[in-house]
Amino acid sequence: MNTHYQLVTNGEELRRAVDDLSTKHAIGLDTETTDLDPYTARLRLIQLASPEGVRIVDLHRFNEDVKRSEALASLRQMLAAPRPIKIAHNAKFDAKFIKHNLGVDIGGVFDTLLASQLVSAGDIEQRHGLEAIAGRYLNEAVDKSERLSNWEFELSEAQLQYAARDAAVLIPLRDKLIERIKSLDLVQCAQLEFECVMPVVDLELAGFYMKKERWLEQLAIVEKKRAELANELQEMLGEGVAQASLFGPPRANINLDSQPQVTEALNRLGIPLPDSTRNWKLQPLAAQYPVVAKLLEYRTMQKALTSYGANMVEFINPTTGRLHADFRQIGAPTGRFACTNPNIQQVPHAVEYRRCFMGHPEKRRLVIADYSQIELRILAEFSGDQAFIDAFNSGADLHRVTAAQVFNVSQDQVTKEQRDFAKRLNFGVVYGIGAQRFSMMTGLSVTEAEDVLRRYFTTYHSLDAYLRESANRAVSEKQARTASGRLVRFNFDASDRQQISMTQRNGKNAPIQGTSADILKRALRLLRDDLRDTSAKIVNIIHDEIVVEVDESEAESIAEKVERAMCVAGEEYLRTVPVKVESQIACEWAK
DNA sequence: AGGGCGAGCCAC
DNA sequence: AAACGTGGCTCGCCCT
Repeated sequence: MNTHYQLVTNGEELRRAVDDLSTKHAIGLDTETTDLDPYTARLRLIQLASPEGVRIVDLHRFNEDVKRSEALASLRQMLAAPRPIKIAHNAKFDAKFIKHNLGVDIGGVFDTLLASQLVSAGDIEQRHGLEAIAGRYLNEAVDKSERLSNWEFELSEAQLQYAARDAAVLIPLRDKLIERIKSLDLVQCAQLEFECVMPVVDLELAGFYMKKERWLEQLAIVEKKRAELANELQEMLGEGVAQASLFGPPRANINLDSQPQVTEALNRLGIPLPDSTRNWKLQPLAAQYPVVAKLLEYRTMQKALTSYGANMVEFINPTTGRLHADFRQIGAPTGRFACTNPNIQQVPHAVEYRRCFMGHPEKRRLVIADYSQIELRILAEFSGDQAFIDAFNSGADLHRVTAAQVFNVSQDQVTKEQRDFAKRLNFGVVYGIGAQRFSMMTGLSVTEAEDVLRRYFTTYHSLDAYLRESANRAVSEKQARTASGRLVRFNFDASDRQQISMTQRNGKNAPIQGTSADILKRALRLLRDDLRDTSAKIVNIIHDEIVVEVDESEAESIAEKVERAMCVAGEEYLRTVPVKVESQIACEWAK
């Protein structure tokens, strides 16, 4: 099927196109670029679709045109305005290129990717490419074969057809998605997601500065340590092996990263192995067998080296010198973000790693703000449990209060061990923990663990009732909702008891985790206004934490703004429980 | 050679 | 009897 399009190659044509498009309620927006990174690739085409047809703006074709700057100004104005609504598939991508090349934010975003993900409600089986959802909602085939073609030079008719079609299909697609969003009662949640697109664009364009030299220094230390450990380990595992060489001690000469080979070597030494060589299973043996302790130490180094090693440096952008990670806005079914290339949501807490992440230039500071126990506060709100709510309202330390109840002592008698115990208990409950797992985690017998949980839920009685109801509803309704109305569906085999219990745990956890994601996204939206015209840039988000880079002179005032916006966002969803945000100003991302 | 998968481990 | 949720990354291993 052919799509009607007009190629826009000069300022006058662009001005006329923008005049016409500005009268529409919603337009399709797509871009074609020479590659994926806005800092190194070039923006070639901007396609703008109305129901009447598609305008393809070829930015390479009217560079010298005298009307160019005037026409581009009107294009910018239209893109920035809330109307017409700009419909794009993965709007983040197009908005990044447009912001970097034209210096303008996209106003009034409708993202068909996010909409489709919301409608599917976390079904990871579903595909959400434009091709897939056009097929699903419109019964139309969209040929993506030109997507990766060369957009540098003279464009073929097939390329222009493809470009036009991609933009045109967005208009009927939005109509179908709106129907589904309304019938599933997802309007508020969709709004939340769409308003989060530009903050994520800014986050990715800003990037996070990682001091390369410092990272490499740290790496060299770990590498040396790892090599030593590997050597010692080969010797220790090699005892009992026939001497391979006339010189030096016998060596195992095995791949230390291979489970089967390590298992075999440990067996040869007569060590009674558990059913796996997982660290936590080996841990109890470490005190008795030095070789096991050595193995665990080696693994720590190996992990540090491979997951947080030289590969990290490869991600530093040659143009900006910073890490521009890829944030997937709906990364998890619960609505949480996921992050890749690299995943800067999982940088180890150890100060050696965190201190490599800094403001840049080095006069800049980091404002590190995180929600205090946000998931437990959400649980308190949802359950309406008075003891839980009181603990938060009184400003008391919840883990201490819990410990006092569980161990039947007064709050000031609670020891550090008891508080840590209560902390693990509180967090376990959020995830729907059972006595079995809890006993394994704490070293208690199952009977003792059951007893502790019983006492816990006697103290927080409504919490028990709420969690049971959540679990049951997940099974009976096969879905759950977060505070923004986000839908999470559960697909499970009702004849499989393991799947049922998993659904029960998911039913307890998903609304809590998902509401936490709602709150963070709302905070990002609020911060977009509050940080405008300041030196502040959000450089990382980690589920309940926001890291902002800012000029030193503004650090204090920005820290206050960030705290306030995060609290306001939280309190939009939590009415009976106070929201607490803790922030600090630092040169490095270490606390 | 390269994809898929599970184990292991990092974050929240 | 009951195995705490969400991700990503890297590795070895197995398959085609």
